Amino acid sequence: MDIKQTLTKDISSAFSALFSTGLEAKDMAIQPTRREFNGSHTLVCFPLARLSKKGPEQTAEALGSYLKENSSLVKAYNVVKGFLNLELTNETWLKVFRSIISTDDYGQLPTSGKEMMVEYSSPNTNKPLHLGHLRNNFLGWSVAEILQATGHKVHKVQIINDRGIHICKSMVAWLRYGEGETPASSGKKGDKLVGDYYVMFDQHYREEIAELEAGGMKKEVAEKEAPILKEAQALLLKWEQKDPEIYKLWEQMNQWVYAGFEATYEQMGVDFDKLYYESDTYLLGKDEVLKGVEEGVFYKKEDGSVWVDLTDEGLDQKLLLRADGTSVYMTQDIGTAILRFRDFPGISRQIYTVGNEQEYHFKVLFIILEKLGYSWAKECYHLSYGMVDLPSGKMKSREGIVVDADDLMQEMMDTAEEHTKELGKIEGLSDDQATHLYYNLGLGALKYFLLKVDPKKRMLFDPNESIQFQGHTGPFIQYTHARISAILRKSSQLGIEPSLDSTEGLELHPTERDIINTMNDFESKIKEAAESYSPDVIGQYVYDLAKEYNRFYQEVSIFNEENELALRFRVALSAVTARIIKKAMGLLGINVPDRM
RNA sequence: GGUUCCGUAGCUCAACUGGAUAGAGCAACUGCCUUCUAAGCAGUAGGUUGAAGGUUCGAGUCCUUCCGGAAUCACCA
Repeated sequence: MDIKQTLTKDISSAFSALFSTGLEAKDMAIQPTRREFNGSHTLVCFPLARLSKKGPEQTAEALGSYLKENSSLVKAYNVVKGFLNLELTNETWLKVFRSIISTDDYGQLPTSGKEMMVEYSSPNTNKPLHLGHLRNNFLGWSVAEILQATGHKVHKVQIINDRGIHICKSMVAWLRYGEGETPASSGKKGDKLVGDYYVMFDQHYREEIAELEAGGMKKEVAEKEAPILKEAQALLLKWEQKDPEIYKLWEQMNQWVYAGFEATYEQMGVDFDKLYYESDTYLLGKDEVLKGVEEGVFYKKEDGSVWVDLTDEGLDQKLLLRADGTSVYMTQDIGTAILRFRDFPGISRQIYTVGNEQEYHFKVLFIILEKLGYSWAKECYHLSYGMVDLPSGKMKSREGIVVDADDLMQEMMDTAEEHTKELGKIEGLSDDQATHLYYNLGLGALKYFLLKVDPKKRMLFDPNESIQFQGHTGPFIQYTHARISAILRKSSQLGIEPSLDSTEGLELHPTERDIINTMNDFESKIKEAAESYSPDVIGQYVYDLAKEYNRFYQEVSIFNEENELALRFRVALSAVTARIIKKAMGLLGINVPDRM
């Protein structure tokens, strides 16, 4: 049953009975009662005064007294200024709890019939994944899970930016300086190896610019004329012409990167239903752009480059094809979007999980798609999230100021191991179990840290202040689950059934009511998280639930309880709490252990 | 310079979309393990929500101006 809905109905009829005028749900502000007052639900009566033609306090008083007499939910009320605080009956809470416990897979909403696509990750293949990618992957993956929980069919995809000038830079450096190095020959992870050459390219590029400048060339010219850059551009051209040798090298280096990425994804615990490769989609994009030229949507300059004029939309002119005919980022994104809607004609939403530095890009992309006549363009949504900053500012992969994803995950696991051993909690665990636990705790701490913040906001990561395992963290919530698991183990040993066959005369403890109240919010929180694409809503929610459970755990004894009914109820309450924690954390991609 | 976003406790983040005395965690301090896991619980202290105006019963939230910061405006991705 839905408390709020029933309450709304009761208030509405109370209002018309008392003031002989209707009150609609949208005019009612029901909010949680603040901790310092009695009650669980609060009706804000200031806006009602206008309709009741009484003062807010009198209105609240009249409503409260009427509800107490006539609503089956309301046990007591109190009025503080214009706020009507309502206390609900035990039976109401038990009813709510009974309905939750008997709902299979509570937190999974009925199917909506809608189909959506979520893109995330989408790295370039010229450098390894870093902390920013972790936020991206965890966010996109979690949003996909949350959408699934609200009943949508979801496709998780990514576009692998496997072609373009960036990968050519790594290739040039490898050709020049690599001496045939391979992951096998050097023992380096493939993505790391290719990334090293990207950095190397940049170093030599800078050196060449400096040399040219020393020779009297202007900086801007030097930046364009540096031989190593010219080489990279030539390579890109050759690649687009499918030069066999270049193509082979390109495939080779990408394979190294993919192998490296795969290991990283595995560790991150993210997956994809379908991969798109830029090398497969850019030609389609190119065709579309050329078609657009014929239709007069785009225009060609004298040098052969293709542009779109968006000055009518208050934007600029934007390049779609270079003078030498090679594609830019926008070109392939046009192709990719079209291909996706061809592959999945049923999708009603295409979500791009990409950093907010690309807001302009997506604005332009969506306008272009609309100009090209695709009606689904309006279903495209840029899930724009804030950057992860270091104390020194923005991460710069070219300058090596990055937090590497693999390293960070490893550090988290090491820290988890340290903490666990310090606390003496590895007794009775096999090596395998222990390793597994460190993984779950380390990744749990990391994921929770990155997901608990509103995605739209920029966030700070200080590598020197390692991620906590206490307080508002993943491990705190995991710990709560492990605690409950211990209780459930014991209760099953004792043969206690968590049943609710009879709850006659069962008086709930305030902490128990709080827990049920919070449990009752779960599904609306999932909806809220889905509508705003914000896993942090779930993160905050599950933290609150764990916090409330721990309060209960501290104040109320389970196995010393003499009343059989109360004992069984508490075991049941614990079991359901654990279930919700597991489900909610699962939506964030975090595993919860049974012991820790 | 144009556009967009942000500014909340020493630090990292919340605040139910305009509602009560702005909440958590970390750091600091005080209690609580002979009792279901102390990675926990309870408490103390910490704030003129960047500043000034305005809108109204009521503003961290909406409007205006100012200050400070970020992103973007590429034949980069």
